[in-house]
Amino acid sequence: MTLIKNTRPTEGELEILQVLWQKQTATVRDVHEELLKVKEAGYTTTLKLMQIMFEKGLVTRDSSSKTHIYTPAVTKEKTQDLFLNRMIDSLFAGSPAQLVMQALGNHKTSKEELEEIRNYLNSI
Amino acid sequence: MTLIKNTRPTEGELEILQVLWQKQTATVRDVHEELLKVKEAGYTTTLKLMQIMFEKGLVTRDSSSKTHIYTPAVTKEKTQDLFLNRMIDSLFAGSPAQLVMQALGNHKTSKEELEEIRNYLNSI
DNA sequence: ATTTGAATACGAAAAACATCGTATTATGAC
DNA sequence: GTCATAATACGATGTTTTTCGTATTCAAAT
Repeated sequence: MTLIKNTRPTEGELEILQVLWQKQTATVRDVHEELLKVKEAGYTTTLKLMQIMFEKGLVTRDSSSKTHIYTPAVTKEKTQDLFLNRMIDSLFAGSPAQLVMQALGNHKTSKEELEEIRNYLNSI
Repeated sequence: MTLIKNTRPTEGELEILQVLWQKQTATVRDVHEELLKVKEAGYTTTLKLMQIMFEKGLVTRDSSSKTHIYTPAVTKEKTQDLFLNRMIDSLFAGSPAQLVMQALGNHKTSKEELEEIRNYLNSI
């Protein structure tokens, strides 16, 4: 029986997850190349990080061929929730509504987006 | 001359800020006692953290008497924005609306709160 | 004035993360 | 088969954050 520590992805791990969520499937090199568009990093740094993520269960990999193929093992939605919950707890007195209003208030959101949210609200 | 790095409060610093935001003014002991309700911690740990926060400019303190009196130097709102922005960038493709909908979707929000948000939306 | 208790200052260890260099191994081209 | 290339494994180092022990200082009580 494996004990799954509910590990929060770190900063660096999140960056990698984003790439994986987008591509669904990728090699270390794929991910690394994507990261390079956004920041400096050595190849082995990315590799090491992905190995650690594998150990933590954040990704799975097919190692049947030399070049391993990685896929995310956590969904974007679950991860978003993880961080949202943490943030709501630690910064918004446990109230999602407060977070929502603060988010709407300070980031100029377009009319279209506001409309979208309104619709969404009505659908609940 | 002190260079002010725009330091994001760390996890531990956030916990302390929360207490300070609530109390507005507090000694290390006050904060520490509050923290104990929520987690284990040694007194000097809290002290050290608050000293570091002072150096970083996250809090100010009145050290005219032996027992220093601390106050937050960053507002809750600014800090919320800091984290919201970071999160929107790193997990919600830069779209506040996505964050909002995800937050509404997965945390059951009460009718009253939904109504409040609706009103807020209309006021924009 | 002395003692005692609580507060600060400071340094250093421990833990978590990030980064990278080097060694090894597999695979495809020749 | 040999060689060159690219991938993985692994260990070491550096940084940041957390934690705590110890020394020092101040002030109140006696």
